[in-house]
Amino acid sequence: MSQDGSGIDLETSLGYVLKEASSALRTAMEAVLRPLGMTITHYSCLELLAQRPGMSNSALARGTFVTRQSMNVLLQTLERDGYVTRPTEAPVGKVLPVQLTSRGRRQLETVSTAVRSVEERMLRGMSPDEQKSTLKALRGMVAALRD
Amino acid sequence: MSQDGSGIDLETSLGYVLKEASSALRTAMEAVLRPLGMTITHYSCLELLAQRPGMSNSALARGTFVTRQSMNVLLQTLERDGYVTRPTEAPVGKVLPVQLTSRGRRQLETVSTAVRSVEERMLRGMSPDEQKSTLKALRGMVAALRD
DNA sequence: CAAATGTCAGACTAACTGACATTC
DNA sequence: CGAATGTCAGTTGGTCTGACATTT
Repeated sequence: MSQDGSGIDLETSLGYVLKEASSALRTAMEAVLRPLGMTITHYSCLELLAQRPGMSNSALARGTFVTRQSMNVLLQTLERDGYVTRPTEAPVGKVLPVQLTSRGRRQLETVSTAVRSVEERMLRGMSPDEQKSTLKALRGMVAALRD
Repeated sequence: MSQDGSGIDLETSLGYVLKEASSALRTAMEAVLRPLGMTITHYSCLELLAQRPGMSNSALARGTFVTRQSMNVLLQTLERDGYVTRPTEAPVGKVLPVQLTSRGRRQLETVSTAVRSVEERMLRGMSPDEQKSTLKALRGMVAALRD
């Protein structure tokens, strides 16, 4: 596992397993997204827009847990790349509803496939039962940490 | 859950659960570490040193999956804060063995407790069986993603 | 020499905070 | 008015690559 022949039993340290799992996941996802020119936040944003077309910048920011300023920058790059569109004028108030373009939908398709490959790698070597409990565990974790 | 009353069933998208789990974990850990003036990489570094005193900069870099340049910067701050020490001259070759100070050990203790609190929050509301399978799942994930 | 190490320097990226105008 | 929104601007923090000297 490690080049210098460690074989440390850090697996016994529960907190450490947490950290490892989190960064292994993140690293793996970043690795498959980078060649597609996207970050995890890009992906989150496209996914949210697919589920709820017309979300505003601020709403997307809340949904992906970044500031509205950061989301604004992100939307500008997505717009530049032709993945989303925003009206030049607000139909009502200041809110500019964001829409996926067909190019954006195709990109999301591609990106989702890439993310799914990470999932497959993660689940490979587990029995169907183990897979089921892993996914259940992930959902439980997310729910428990979101309070 | 969300301020604008979404209640999106993104849980159905498997890839999205992955992303959520990863960032929820990371965010939660960062949140408890920040008040202690530490990042996740700081924590990893201290933990590694506790398990294997005298590791070199380059070895620590490999163990935490960053470059040796990045680890060097990190060690400088840990040294400035009195958590680790390095000899001014290499006892052999260029390798400077890093050691936790007693202050460093105390800090690790504090930090570990904080990380454990995240774990408790994550597992709260699960049955002992579910907890067991969650931790097993995490270990399986890490192992599967590290190829 | 080839490989590994420590370290300085510069660059980049993705997020942040601050500030302001606009709209309901 | 107060709250939310969009956006411009500047800043920070963590990491990276490049380069060089040192040592086995």
